Amino acid sequence: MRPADKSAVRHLDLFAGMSEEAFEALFETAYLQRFPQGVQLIGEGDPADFLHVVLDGQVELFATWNGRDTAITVLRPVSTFILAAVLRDAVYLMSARTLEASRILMIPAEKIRSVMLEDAALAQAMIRELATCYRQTVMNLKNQKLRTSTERLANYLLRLHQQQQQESVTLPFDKRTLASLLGMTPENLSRAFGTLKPYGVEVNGRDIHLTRLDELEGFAKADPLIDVPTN
Amino acid sequence: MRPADKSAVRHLDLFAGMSEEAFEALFETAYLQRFPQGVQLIGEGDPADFLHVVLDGQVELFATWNGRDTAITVLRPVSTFILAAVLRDAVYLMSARTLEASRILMIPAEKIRSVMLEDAALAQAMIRELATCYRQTVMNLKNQKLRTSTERLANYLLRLHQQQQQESVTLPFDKRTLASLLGMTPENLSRAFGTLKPYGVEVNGRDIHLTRLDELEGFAKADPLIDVPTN
DNA sequence: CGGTCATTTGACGAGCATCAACCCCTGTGG
DNA sequence: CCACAGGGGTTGATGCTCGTCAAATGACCG
Repeated sequence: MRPADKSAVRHLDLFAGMSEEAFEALFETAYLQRFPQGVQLIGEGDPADFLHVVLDGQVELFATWNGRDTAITVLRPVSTFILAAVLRDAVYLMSARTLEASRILMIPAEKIRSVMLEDAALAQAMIRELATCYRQTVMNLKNQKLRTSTERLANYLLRLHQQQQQESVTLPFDKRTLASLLGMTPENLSRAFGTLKPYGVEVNGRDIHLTRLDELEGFAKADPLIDVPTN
Repeated sequence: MRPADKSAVRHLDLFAGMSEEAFEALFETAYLQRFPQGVQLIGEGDPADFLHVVLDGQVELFATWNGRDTAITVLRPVSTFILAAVLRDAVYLMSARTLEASRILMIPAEKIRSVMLEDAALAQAMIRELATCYRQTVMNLKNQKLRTSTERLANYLLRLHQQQQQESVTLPFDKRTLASLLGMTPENLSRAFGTLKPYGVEVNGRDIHLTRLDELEGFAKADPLIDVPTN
């Protein structure tokens, strides 16, 4: 690992509070690796050998059952993934693949668990991270159970708009992935965009113009207890 | 709090490893309270003032949006609820109500946060608890996104059977609540039971006979990465 | 016996998936 | 330079899944 990378990692929320010794112990066995687009990093059911941290790029977490699959979330820098499996020394509940070329930091699971017992600051950071992931998943579940697919799309677009702070928002990945994330088929996503046209949603490939924001907001009924602030 | 109760609480996974002083500090301000059936304990959006622990009875966590509501999970003794909100000093994402008369232990959130900083064993127990809740919610989400309602019902019945270890299983709450938990309407639940009749599911009020277990299993396609072991 | 409530049943329509065809853009190879 | 193949996206036709509304049934309780 290059010094610049190491310094960046050192200042991540998750590791910033650690003692120097604990940090060194954790990182003498860590890998920093580049992956091209479309690589599967981990698979559902595999034992959790490494804690992964996305430093650059985009990673999709997805799950499979009976031939179907669905995206659970998409991670952007800087986020860890599947901390819970690492901490519980269990198997992964989700698979991960890169959506674009990415740099991933990999820390041996065993090392995480042992250092966490020694370093209280790391333990506290883990608690914060876990609690955040947990809450986001609850919001995700509420989104799925309480809203129709078109309502989910409308709220997704509004969140995107809030982050990007422009009149024209750009989808961060292809519509296929977006459909899966929102829990619908690509065909249905197309039609949902059509349904939102009267609310000022104009689609141009990945660029979406939101004229008439207020009307869209009226339709979407955004709720801070469902719509995740991050991502 | 009576001595017997205090001893029971002392031996919960969450508190068993704590030092005597830390435990005392935590409990000098805790309440143990009885609630009748049908009482709303906390509401979505309220600030998290107390960590709640179900010692007896049954508590439903549910969420609301735009006039609709849905059950997220049902807690049985002994479980905490909404630890994440307490730890993050945030608002609750879910509401809670008793499904039957219940005894609930309430610990001031501020106390939890401060003691957790001092007592490493408590911090570690929190990490385990949070990781478990997080993983259960991910499974819940996969269940919703990857399965039809009838598939969810079939798998639910098989899990009940596994826990109760009898030919005839008993639903732990009314069908209305079950329908909400499984993400469907009561009417639809009725029909789903009908659909499962050819697979040996015979309904008699809350008692369900599962003749032809193998056929039901063939339909359900249970998966340890979706079907939560507990509850 | 009458009332209330949970559950069931039927009829209907909305939401959504599936399959197939088509469009458009891009990259490839003759 | 053009023909062609491939992939992402859209559109249309069709039917299953599921929610909604209304009414009936049945069980329990006062």
